[in-house]
Amino acid sequence: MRSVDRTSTQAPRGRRTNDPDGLRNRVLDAAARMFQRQGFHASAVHDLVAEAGVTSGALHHHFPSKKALGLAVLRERVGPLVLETWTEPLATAPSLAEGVAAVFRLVERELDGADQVRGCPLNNLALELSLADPEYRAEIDGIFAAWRAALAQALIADQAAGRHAGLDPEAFATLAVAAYSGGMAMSKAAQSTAPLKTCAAQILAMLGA
Amino acid sequence: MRSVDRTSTQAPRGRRTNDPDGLRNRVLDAAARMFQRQGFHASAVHDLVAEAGVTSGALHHHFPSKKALGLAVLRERVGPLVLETWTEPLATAPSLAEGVAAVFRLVERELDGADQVRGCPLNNLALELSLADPEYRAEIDGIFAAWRAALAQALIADQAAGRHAGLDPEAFATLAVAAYSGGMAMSKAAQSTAPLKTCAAQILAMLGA
Amino acid sequence: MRSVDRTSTQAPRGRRTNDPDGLRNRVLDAAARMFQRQGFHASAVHDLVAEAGVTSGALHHHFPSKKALGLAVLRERVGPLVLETWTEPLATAPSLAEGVAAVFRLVERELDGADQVRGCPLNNLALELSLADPEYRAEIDGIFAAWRAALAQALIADQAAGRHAGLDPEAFATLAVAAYSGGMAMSKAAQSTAPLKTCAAQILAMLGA
Amino acid sequence: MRSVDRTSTQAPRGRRTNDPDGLRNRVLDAAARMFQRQGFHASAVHDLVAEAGVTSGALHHHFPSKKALGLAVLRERVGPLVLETWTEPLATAPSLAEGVAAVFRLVERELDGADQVRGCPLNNLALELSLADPEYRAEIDGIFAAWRAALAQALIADQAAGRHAGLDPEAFATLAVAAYSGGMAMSKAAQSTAPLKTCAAQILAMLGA
DNA sequence: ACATACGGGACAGCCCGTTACT
DNA sequence: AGTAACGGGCTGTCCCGTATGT
Repeated sequence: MRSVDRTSTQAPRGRRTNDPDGLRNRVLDAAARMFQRQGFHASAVHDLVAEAGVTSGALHHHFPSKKALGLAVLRERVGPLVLETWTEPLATAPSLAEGVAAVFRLVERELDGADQVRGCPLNNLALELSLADPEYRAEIDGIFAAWRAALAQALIADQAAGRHAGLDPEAFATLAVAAYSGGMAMSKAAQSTAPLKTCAAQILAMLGA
Repeated sequence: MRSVDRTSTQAPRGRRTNDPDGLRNRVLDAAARMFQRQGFHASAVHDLVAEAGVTSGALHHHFPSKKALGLAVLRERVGPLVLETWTEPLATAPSLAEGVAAVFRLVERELDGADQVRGCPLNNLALELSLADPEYRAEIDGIFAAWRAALAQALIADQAAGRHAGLDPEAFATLAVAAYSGGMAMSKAAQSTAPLKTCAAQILAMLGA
Repeated sequence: MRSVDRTSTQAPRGRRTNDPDGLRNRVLDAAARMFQRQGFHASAVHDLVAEAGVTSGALHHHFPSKKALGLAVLRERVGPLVLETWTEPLATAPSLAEGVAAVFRLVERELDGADQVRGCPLNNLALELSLADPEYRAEIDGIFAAWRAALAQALIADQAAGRHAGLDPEAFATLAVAAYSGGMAMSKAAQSTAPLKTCAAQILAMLGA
Repeated sequence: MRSVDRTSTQAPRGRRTNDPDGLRNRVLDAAARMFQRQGFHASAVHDLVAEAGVTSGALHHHFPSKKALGLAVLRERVGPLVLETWTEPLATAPSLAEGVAAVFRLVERELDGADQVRGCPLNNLALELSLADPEYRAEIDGIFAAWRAALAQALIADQAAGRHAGLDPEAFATLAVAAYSGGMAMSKAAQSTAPLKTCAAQILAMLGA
């Protein structure tokens, strides 16, 4: 999965602009960015408010609690990001190997262009929140499952075309996601893209690339 | 790496027990446990104090700041745990495959015996603290490096004995650590040992087991 | 005085119902109920809105501020309740003793039928708001005065008929109101009707009943 | 019961004075004063901190929550005040009538000397908190019960000496407390000592004074 | 070495009220 | 008349760290 950062709407200069969706999106974007970089608990709502350019009253109107905001980030930013980055490209790629290679190329290009390795937005939240609340855990587990399913599905399609007969789809998918997540964690700790690139190469090697 | 939990010295009932090392160890054990489960920022010093059965004054006598405590946990608990769990077993195992298999068996047994999947203590802290402070990052990166080195070293020894000629030691080590960390993260999110076990089996399969 | 609770108009399900009086009454009923039970400051406008089944905008359309709502509750709910419960029955009763006895019977029946002793609506607001604002104080004092006047007037009428010559009307009225208010306060604290009933019996005993 | 105000220790000028009891007492005094005047919910912890001359950290050390502070005020200020004002004087007075008269004289003198009628500290809290939490209610009910018991006990002693044979101790005590509480409430609303004085005179009249 | 009291500030959440809009 | 979005500021609570005392 790539970064959660997107070109977010700027906070308008006017005093009062009834634009609920715009405001809500600005908050979600800012929250996703901060949660990925610093983690959930290290991101103060106060700073979030400043970064998103909204007032605390407006934020509370859309997200009654920080937990609600966290869940919304998972549901409306992190989850969709997996779809965009993995599910769709893999579904349209001519083969699993080419699809995975394309995803990794995209991820690596983004990583090289960034000034910092901020880690995988899902994994960052997963480790911090999975045991904090069952609602978080369910959401996170669902996203991981969808991610694995995208890979497994692509492998099954490949196998229907006679490729990779010896691989177990679910097992391969699990390993690939784990290698990505773990490789990104090491890259964050090393502040170097090398570990992730190494993992990517190994996964591609399993597909004979 | 296994869990950071160990049979910690019980807090004595007496009011004032001049036992600096015991107290220090109780604090480190409690901190390692809570950091692994809930993360660093979600663990309040006040709760640590309660869990360790010490007073806040005593804690601050041994660890002047929460950051110092975090570094001490990495240096005196998480780092040594990698040595115990990976470096030593791999160094004495007859082959890499057997060594890795033994480590995974041990880890899986611990996991099956626990009531909860709490994740990898290193990975949990890595994602939360790597970007918070360079000192943290250096410590975490060092532990990851030692972990990879243990695996790479064992593979090199294997290759000297004529096995696994086609594997790149550093690349394999990186993938193995990533698969373990990522698999454990998914297991934490799923609260099921399955994802980690799948990753373990895949890594062992690469070694022809 | 009895309870402020009355069969209030149900909130209609429709989205937009131009029914200014109905809406206003629903708000006043809900506010009177909550103020009596929890007090003024413990009743958040947000909760009032929920209990009355209106929107915050609608509430503020009818009552520009919470203070205005408080005054309206005093003027349009608490004050009239004293009239209904005390002034009118006493004015039409054949004698003071019979009038007071009838009022107390009514009050006790309502109390026995309720699931909770919520206290005297006037006294509850009096202690919380008398010193908060002169407007409140004036309103509250006026209601107390009207209440005492109803009793004093009835005693004077009785004396004109040759009864209770030895009683001072104003003093008796003050004691009766105080006994009722204080007895209800104790009943609220005890969540038992006993203290109020005891006070009622004592007051009636003074009238030779 | 008189006022809850007492000559409280002044906040010392020094930076750090390990005087836990002094600090605790300053907070309790300030809280009792503010609760009596403005009520519980209208008294912000921030203002309390300012009035007591303590820091919010220190306050939180002694009273972890506002509720804990409220309970402590009831237990350590309001309750003892009933003992001081009623129980002890009545126990040592030569007769109930003289005891009650003395208490009322004292109360009236204090009231005349004050710039404001702030109400009965117990009643003020009773109406606001009785239904807010069972712990509050139990505490408040207990204080009311002790107050009534003091009066009933004194009447029983009087009856042993042959006086007031016709009065029911528990009923008289209830009426007296109710008359005091209700009279004080009216005095607060009227900002005049008259209602309370009238009630006091009536109660004394029942004792033949 | 250890315990308790305390400092100051930041935290998430909620308050009441208003403004833009239908 | 009535709705929903929004503004600021305040609430109670809790934070981590230090100073004082034993």
